[in-house]
Amino acid sequence: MSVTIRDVAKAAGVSITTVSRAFNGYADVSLETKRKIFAIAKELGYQPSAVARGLVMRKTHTIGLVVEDLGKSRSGHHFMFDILCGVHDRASELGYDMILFSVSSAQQKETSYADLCKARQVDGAILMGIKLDDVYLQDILSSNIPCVMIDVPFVGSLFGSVSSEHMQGAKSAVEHLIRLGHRHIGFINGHQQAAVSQERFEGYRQALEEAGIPFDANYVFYGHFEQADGYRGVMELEKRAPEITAYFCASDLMALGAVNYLRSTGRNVPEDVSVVGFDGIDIAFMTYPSLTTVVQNRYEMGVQAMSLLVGILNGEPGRKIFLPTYLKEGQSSGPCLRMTSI
Amino acid sequence: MSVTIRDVAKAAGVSITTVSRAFNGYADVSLETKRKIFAIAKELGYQPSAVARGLVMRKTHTIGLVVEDLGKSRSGHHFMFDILCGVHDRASELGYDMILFSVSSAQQKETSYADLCKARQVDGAILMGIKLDDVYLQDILSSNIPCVMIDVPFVGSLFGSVSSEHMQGAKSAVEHLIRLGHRHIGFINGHQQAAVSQERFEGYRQALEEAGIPFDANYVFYGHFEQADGYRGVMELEKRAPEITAYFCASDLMALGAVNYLRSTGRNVPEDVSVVGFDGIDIAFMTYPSLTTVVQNRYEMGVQAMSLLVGILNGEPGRKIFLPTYLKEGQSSGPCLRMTSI
DNA sequence: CTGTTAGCGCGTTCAC
DNA sequence: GTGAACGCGCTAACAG
Repeated sequence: MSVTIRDVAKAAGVSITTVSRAFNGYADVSLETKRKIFAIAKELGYQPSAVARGLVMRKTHTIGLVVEDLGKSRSGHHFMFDILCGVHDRASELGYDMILFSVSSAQQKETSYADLCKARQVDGAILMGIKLDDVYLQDILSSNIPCVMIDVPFVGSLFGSVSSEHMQGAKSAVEHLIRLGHRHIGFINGHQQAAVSQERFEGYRQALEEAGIPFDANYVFYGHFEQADGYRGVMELEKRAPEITAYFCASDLMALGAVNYLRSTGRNVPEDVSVVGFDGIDIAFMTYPSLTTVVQNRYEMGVQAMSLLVGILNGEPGRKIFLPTYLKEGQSSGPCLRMTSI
Repeated sequence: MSVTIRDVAKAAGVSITTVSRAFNGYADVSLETKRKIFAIAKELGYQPSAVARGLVMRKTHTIGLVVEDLGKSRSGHHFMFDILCGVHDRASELGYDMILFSVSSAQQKETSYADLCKARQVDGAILMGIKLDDVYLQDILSSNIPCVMIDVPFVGSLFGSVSSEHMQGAKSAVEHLIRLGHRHIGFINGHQQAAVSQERFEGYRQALEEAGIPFDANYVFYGHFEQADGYRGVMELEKRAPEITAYFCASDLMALGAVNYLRSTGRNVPEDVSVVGFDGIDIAFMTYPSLTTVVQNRYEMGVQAMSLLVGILNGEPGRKIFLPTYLKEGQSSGPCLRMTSI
């Protein structure tokens, strides 16, 4: 059906080998024949088969982008798509194609990521949204498939990671609230199976400590990064600690949920209560009030991840890359106006 | 390096063929040997190479998802990712892998979509975000690669399309505004290289006509679906026709831009001016005021597109699929309170 | 039920 | 400069 290297060779009156050499840019083909070959190839609409090439070269020039569960995890959408774009753009710059894997719940999750990658013979993989306690995490790490993980800071000769500076980011957010006069700051964190949650927690803790504010475990709520968790989080923390005047949320979606809850119960943000988010997704700047949030450069994370991966593919050792975050002040945080008993 | 079918055969003391047959579920392998083969295969961590299989079968069980320009078109992100998820989920249900193509501006766009597909030997492709006047559109349609287009209603034996009922959707939005008493309704449309823009325009026109409201070309502005276009759109239309009391926007982002502009100039939505969007992206329901908008089921579009594609791959003829939209009433539209001179 | 043979389309020795 | 031969990992006839 499709035109192969043989068709081109025949039409050009040369051997297969010569066509191959011409296409792979070898110097030892006369300019004459080279031109004839290309002309004929274009005329016939010949495209070298990446499949056949992959078989013989044992390199497919394909990377796998592995995602926890594309379909379900709505919370991650805004976050992951930007990373995906970054990975893809950089990949195509480097001549790689990208194939998307996600172990959806539909496929009873019986095939591991490593198997998917092996079957497809990808040269390497980038993983994101994988939980720390994922069954197959170990599997892929021990499978000697070169890979880069997003937000899971492991390293090895064949794997590296890319992550934002979550601790710094969280710290700067809390410091911002402290500067505004808040001393009772609630923290609506993500679930504990995410490495980022632990790091952000540490940032929260340190900011408090350095300001001489005692840490209170009752001020911390664990959600799943979704809007509803922000809503429930504030509801819950208010019961536990009504003196709280500001909330730091580990995702913008949760921050939006927090704002919604506060508003629905008659409070104004930021006059009565301040809210700060994390991520810097588009939505954060389109709502009213716009969110004060810790912005992560997600696209760049994707780019870096891909760059790191090809580095590893070229023999460089894996490493951890950390990308800076910055605090973008919006309308959702303001001075603490409530008198507290401290 | 990686373990091949030969390793398994050797270890199991059978021929390569037998292993192949066992893995492909042929009945004519004794249960005994079959079990032995699987045991050894698992032990060795054997995964059949999709590459080698693709070469001989001339089917890769891979589809290409082709996107105009992933990196750039921020406007499409909210829209496209949901479709992508739908495509992917359905694809993996059907045993297909998905590889993502986008002709980024970085790659001087010298390779056509068709070439990308040919090179990778994808069985079929799904295209989205492609403009009607795209240079390579013809190319892929005439390349006998089975494909399904999103929102470009072409059909043929090897290609089909999936699209929302844009005309109906637009019509229902405008009818909604008319019911609220508006008679001067501005229309901020998308660019004319999108088929959807033409259909939505038709819906707008029909709704007016059926209500006996004369159509005025001055009431229509063409943007690019982005927030900024909504902003500029209202600014422009107000100059042309200050009597307008409601805007129908061909995307939620533009609707948000419209709301922003109105607010920034001291008007209240919907008290002073009503705004209706299109798409039903998440953001639409998180802002204040939440948008009244025409909701498209984007995930389902992806699912349908993939289902249609495998249909075509199995010999069924291509066809057009239209998915219904529905009007979701939010807070951005309200009764017309302004007296007009008509 | 199982093994043998022959390719799938291409890159790579090694000759000429 | 160019071609013939071999093999990448696998499936599909065709024997037994």
